[in-house]
Formats: sequence, C-alpha cells, structure tokens
Amino acid sequence: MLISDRIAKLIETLIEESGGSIELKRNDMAQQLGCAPSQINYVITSRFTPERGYMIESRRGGGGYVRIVRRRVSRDEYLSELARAIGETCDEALAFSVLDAMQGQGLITPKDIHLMKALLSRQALAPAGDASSANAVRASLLSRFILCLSEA
Amino acid sequence: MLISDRIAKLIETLIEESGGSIELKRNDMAQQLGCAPSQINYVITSRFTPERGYMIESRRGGGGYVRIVRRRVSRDEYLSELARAIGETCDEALAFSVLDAMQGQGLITPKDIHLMKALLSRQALAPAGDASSANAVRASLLSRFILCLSEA
DNA sequence: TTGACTTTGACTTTCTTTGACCTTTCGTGT
DNA sequence: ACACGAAAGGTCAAAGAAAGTCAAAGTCAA
Repeated sequence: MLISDRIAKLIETLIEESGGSIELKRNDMAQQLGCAPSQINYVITSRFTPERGYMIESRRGGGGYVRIVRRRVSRDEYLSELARAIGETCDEALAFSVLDAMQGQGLITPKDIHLMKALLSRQALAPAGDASSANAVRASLLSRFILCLSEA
Repeated sequence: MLISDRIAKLIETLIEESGGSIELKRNDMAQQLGCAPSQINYVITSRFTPERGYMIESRRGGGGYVRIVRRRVSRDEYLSELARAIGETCDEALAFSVLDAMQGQGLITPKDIHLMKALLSRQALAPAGDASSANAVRASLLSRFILCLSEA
C-alpha cells in the first residue's frame, strides 16, 4: 500500500472519529507515518479537494496547523434537499435548526448564521402581522438564502 | 496554546469586561504572563489593528500606559443614521438605495448586497400579504441587518 | 516507452519569541 | 528653571517554528 494511501486513510479515520473536522500538525503526522512533510500536502491537495467535499485552512509559523473540514454531502445536493424540506411555511425553531445544520456542514460562516438568525427571528418578522404570515415570509426568505448560497 | 494567544485572550476579556476600552501597563502584563514586554507590542500590532476595529494610544515614562479602544465611531454613526432614515416602513426602492449607499461606503461585500437584495425584494416579501405589511417587514429586516453590521 | 501518479528534499513564506538598544516622561536635587 | 536619573513604553532585527512550493527523480501500468 502506498504511503499516500495510508496518509489518506489516517486522515479519513480521524475525520470520521471527530465528526467532520480535524486539525493536524503537518510535521508530527509526517514523522508518525515516516514520510516527508510535504507529502502530507500532496495527499491533501490530491485527495481532500473541494470537489470531493473538503475544505482546507492552515497557518504557518509557531502554533501552525492544517485544518480539514468535510462536508457530508455535495453542497448543491444538500442545499436543494434543504430547500425542498422547508416548503411554504417555517417557524422559528425549524429555521434555526436548519441554519445550525448548515453551519455543522460548514456551509455558512458564523457571521452569516448570526445575521440570518437575526433576520428570521420572531421579533424581526413580527411586522408581518400574525404568526402564519410570518411563517410564510420566513420560509420564503430562508429558501432564497439557500438559493443564494448555491449561486455563490 | 501560544503565548500570543493567551495575551490576546486576556486583552479581549478585559476589553469585554470594561465595555470597550482598557488601559494596561505593558511591563506588568508581560510579567504577569511571563513573556517579554515587547511581545505585548507584537500582539497588539498583529491582532488589535485598525482594520479589526481597534485604536491604540500610549504614553511612555512614569505613569505610562497602553490604551486599547475598540472603535465603532464613524462607521457606527453612519449606520445608526441609516437606521434612523429607514424608520418603520421601507419600500423596495428605498431599501435598494440604502444598500447601494452602504456598498459605496465599503460597509458590505458584493456577496452580502446580493443576498440582501434577494431577501428584500418584493417577490421575497410577497408572502407577507399586502404591500404595506411587506414594507413593514422590509424595514424591520433592513434595520436588523444594519444592527448586525455594527455588532461585527 | 510513455504518461500519470508518488516521493523527496531544498528552498520560501509566514508567524512567533526574545533581547538589545532607543525615546519619552516624570520627579528631584540644586 | 535645569540637569539628570529612573521609569515607562517603542523599535528592530535575529533566531526559531511551522507550513507551502516546486521541480527532479522514482514507480508502475497500459
């Protein structure tokens, strides 16, 4: 078995165990597996790509790291599924849990989630009148938000 | 955890507790955290920058200090002025021109403007019922959006 | 044999930590 | 007033700690 395959398998295992995202020390992992540090980069760039649903971020220097985040499903598939699930009406609780789920998938930033929760709160939509029209507006806004994400 | 991170965390905590501005003794803090005094400078210049919304002033000599102020002045004033302009009701045209103005000031990204126009469009708010309740919801959403910006 | 995929290591870039030396301010003795 | 020393804080460059890049060389199957 190739070293690269062992590296990939290790990373996958770690991601699996930690539920979707890990932070590793490149040099440590290289030493642990007995390979050149740059081979970790090779494996990451060749196998943990955005197209396969992974996002990478890293930092150099003291305290450096490499973070790998996995999205469970391909983004658009997941988004359109969510959009379908919302339908014509959506109360605050449902909206918030959808947003939380999206954050869990790494689909939206903390800033965006904060914004959307502010916009979809009961208070924000109170001017709509009664609860049922607020729910209708909320559903409309949330699905449009999701649509915007897939356009980006 | 890096020393720099601990310094930054301490400073953030102090700023938070004191509601926006602190005055510290560089040497004392360095001793307290067991680091070189100049490292306090490093942390301040690398993390508490104007771009991140902080202003620094200091004095040397006896009774010297370093003051760190989280600033939201001009931007914030501008935003609250906009919020006032919006009021209780807001049609699509007003909303869009406010968004354009904010973009002109560099207060929002193209991505955000696109999102907000999608959310504040007539179509998006149609489920609110008639035009006047849509306008009310639009005003509420736009002022909350502005509020979110000033928090960030 | 050739072309795609791997492996390696030398070199680069970024971020952190430290310390030696510089500048400003205040208090004090004359 | 003035000079001077002590008490701050500021600057900068060197050394250290990670990660990134890239091209050369190796492997292997079609």
